[in-house]
Amino acid sequence: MSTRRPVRHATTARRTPTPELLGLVAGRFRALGEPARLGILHALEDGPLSVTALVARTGLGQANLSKHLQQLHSAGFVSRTRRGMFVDYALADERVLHLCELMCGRLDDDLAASRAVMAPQRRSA
Amino acid sequence: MSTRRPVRHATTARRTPTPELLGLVAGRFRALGEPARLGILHALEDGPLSVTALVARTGLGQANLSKHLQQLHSAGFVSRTRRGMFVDYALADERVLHLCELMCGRLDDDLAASRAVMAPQRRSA
DNA sequence: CAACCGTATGCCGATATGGTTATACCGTAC
DNA sequence: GTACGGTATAACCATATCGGCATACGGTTG
Repeated sequence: MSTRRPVRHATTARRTPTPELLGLVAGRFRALGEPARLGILHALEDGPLSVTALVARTGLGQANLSKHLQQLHSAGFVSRTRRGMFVDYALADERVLHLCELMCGRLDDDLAASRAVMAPQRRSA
Repeated sequence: MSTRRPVRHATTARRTPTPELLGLVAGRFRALGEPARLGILHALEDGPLSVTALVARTGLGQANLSKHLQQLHSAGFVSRTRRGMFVDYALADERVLHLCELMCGRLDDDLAASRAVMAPQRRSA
């Protein structure tokens, strides 16, 4: 259960990553590089939801949503479980949230920095 | 200078991120969602490099590389510094490496998992 | 069985993106 | 000043992606 894990992994050696590995990693990042998909992940933070529930929660069209879910699933960010006629999607694990938090941290810093540049001597506005 | 920082930030509140925020975060992830750009970041791990040096290091075309660098710079992942006729690019900070490490960790786990599914009872092949 | 509901998929148009070529920009050196 | 090297930008093409519509698939209910 520990989220404490070594940062260096077996197939992820430090030396010159192969083009295939770069492609795989890039594909993962690209799966997160879409506002709609980030919104889906956010909606799933509170627990699993069916496609219909996600339609209501995110405002996306059903077909569109289904395709985004497919991509998130292929990238390993969400799991799918049949429940009767429904299909529940859930966050595969919490690491994706960690990724988003890190990215948001960067964003905050940059926004603060650009704010400081835009108005170096003003108070807040 | 500390890389130790709280995970929750001012403008990154937990409640229903605005579409603008989702777009900003997605843009950051998308900047990493390209093998060529990941290769550039990897090349910069050992220190700053000029565009010409990066051309040699990555094998990308000069114009193409310049555009990728522009995107990485806009996303805040690299810094640019003029040095005579050259322009040196460098990793803006180490957090981007942390992001890649996290993503590679996920990837490793998933590859191991799929390997286990493909050959549940075989030794290694 | 048929009817129905939830989900996935195929097709389409609009738009975005990556890569190449040619060229403009900006320093430096002569 | 001109000539030249390094970098950025513009124009272009090919391809990928998103979103919507229609429809097919799968499971449930009667």
